[in-house]
Parts: sequence; structure tokens; C-alpha cells
Amino acid sequence: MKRDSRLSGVLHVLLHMAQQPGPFTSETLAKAMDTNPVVIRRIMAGLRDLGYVRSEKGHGGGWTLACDLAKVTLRDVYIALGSPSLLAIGNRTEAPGCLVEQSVNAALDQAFGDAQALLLSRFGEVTLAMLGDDLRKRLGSRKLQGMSAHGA
Amino acid sequence: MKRDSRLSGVLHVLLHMAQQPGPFTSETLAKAMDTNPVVIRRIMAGLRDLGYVRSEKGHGGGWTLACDLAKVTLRDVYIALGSPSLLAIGNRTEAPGCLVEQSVNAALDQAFGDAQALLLSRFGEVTLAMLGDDLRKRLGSRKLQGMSAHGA
DNA sequence: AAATCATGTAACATATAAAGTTACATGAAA
DNA sequence: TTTCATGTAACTTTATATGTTACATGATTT
Repeated sequence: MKRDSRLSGVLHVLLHMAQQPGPFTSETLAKAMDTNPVVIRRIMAGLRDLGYVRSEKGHGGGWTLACDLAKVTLRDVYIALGSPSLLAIGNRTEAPGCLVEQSVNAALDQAFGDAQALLLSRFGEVTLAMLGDDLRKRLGSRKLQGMSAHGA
Repeated sequence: MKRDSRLSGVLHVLLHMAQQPGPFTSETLAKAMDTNPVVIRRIMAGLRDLGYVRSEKGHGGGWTLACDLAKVTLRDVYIALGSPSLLAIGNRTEAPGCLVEQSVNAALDQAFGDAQALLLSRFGEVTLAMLGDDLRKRLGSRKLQGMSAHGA
């Protein structure tokens, strides 16, 4: 199955935005992400609706951060994306009449639930500000070598 | 993304087989699972290769359990399926040159790794025998009402 | 007011992987 | 030798993320 990378993508965008004042057009961000502007608008829509970012039309428009990075966690961002399913495996059918299926589902659901809860919990422990700090560290050691954020 | 239900499916098959002596043809199992015989053969192939089940051709042939159910865990079955990916979400790109992406990936990978490890650990704690016990309990309470394993 | 710029969004195309299906080869039992 | 059952390749279908095109909406500049 193809893995959903929207969370990774939108975090990437947010971190880029945190490095310098905005606003940023979808086209600019798309270039940095090597993707299409429409994809940017798509993954940002939920964040905008929840007020984490703002978008402006017209000249000088684009995307702007509108939240305290220290107060927004990866969990918040994940939820803004619509809480897409976290697990690649699941039960064959829901609401099975077959007792065998019920036994199997009960066992698997327990494990699935634990894993999902753990993931969400971990996401909740990491703020965008922490990601920014980590990035600054990496940038710091690169700067000594005169390289940019996108340098190879 | 479409969820991979092969683990759920193959466990369902094994539990059905544990309820009565075999052998079972792929067609019989497929009917109980409401799917295609080829799908059964496909998900059983790994188990056969690892010796958990046997398959025989010709008249009176079919699938037979060939392991101690108390010694095979959901983890073993999962591995027999080829250890398909557990998570539906992932990083945008691997081996990114972009430092921003490195920061994002580092944060996410930590959480992903923890969740995968937890899932595998939980799988390792559950044996097929335990699933069978659970099923027998469910069957027991149904029998009092004169219903079969597939009764609605 | 008109031209330009940028988002918003629908519609369609592409890519990937699971699941389902068909066809046929292989081999065992009646 | 016929029948049955697995083994497997090849193809189709389905679902979903991702990519793309087209155009409407609205803000800014001239």
C-alpha cells in the first residue's frame, strides 16, 4: 500500500515557513517540496481552517504562520489533516457475524488500538517549536561549512 | 489507503481449521471467508513454507495444521506473510538532502519505530491457542442458543 | 476599471498495492 | 486415465494518495 506522507509533507512546509518571515506562495513552497502548488493548498487547508496558518489572496498574498509553534504539536497537525488512518493493516470486515472473525478481530484490535494510542501520544509530545530547534541545530553545523538548508 | 487484511484473513483461516480435523480445500476455506480460493492459497503460502501448515494435492488433499498452536504467535504469522508494512503513514522521501526534511523525519521516525515495535511485541504475546480459547468461549455461549460459528 | 497575482476547488490523470479472477501446469488419488 | 486439489502467473478491479489542469474568487497594483 502506498504510504500517506501528508503529515511529513505539511510539517516540512511549516518548518520551512518558520525559518523566515512570510508570506509564502503555494508555488514557492511547492518548489521547496518538489511538488505541485495544489498539493500544498490541499494539505494546508485543514491547518488554515483550524487557524494554525492564514492564507491571503492577491499580490503579496500567500501562507503565513498564525500560531505559537510551542503550543502546536504533531498531534494537532495530524488532526488538522483529518486524522487519516495510521495503520496499514486492519481487520478483514467490520461487524462480522462469524464468531471466528470476532475472536480474530478482538485480538488484533487490542494491538491496533495500543499502537495507535502510542503514536498519537508520541505526536502529542512533540511541538513544532521542538522541530524548529532541532532544525536550527542541524543548520548551525552546516553553516560552518557554508551550506544552505537544501544543500546536499 | 486500502488496509491490508491478510493477517486478519489468514488468522481467520487458521482458527477455522483448528475447530475440526482437516484437511480443508482452498475452496472450502474460501467459502467460509467469502473470498476466492486463490486468495487462500496466496495468504497460506508463507505459512506452508515455514512449516506451520501442510498442503496436499489430489483427492482428499487440502490444507492441514502442522504446528503446535500454543507455540505460534501472531508475530510468527505476520512474519510468514512477509512482514508487510504496519503503518499507513510515512516520510515523504527517504535519504533527504534537505535539512528540514531530516528534522521532520527524525521526529516522525522515532514515533513510527516505537509504534511498530509495540505492535510486534503485542503480536508476539498472543498465540494461536489463545485465539482458539477465546473462540471456544464465544462458541460456548452461542451453542446454548443453538447457533453455529457462522450464525448471525 | 483593468490587469495581475494568489488562493480555492472541482475534475481528471497517474501510481501503487491489495484483493479478486481466470487460466493452466503439476501432481496425487480414485 | 479421469478427477481433484494445489501452485502460480497474468490480468482485472478497487481504493487511495499524489499529481495536474482548468477555472472561479477575491485582493492588490497600476
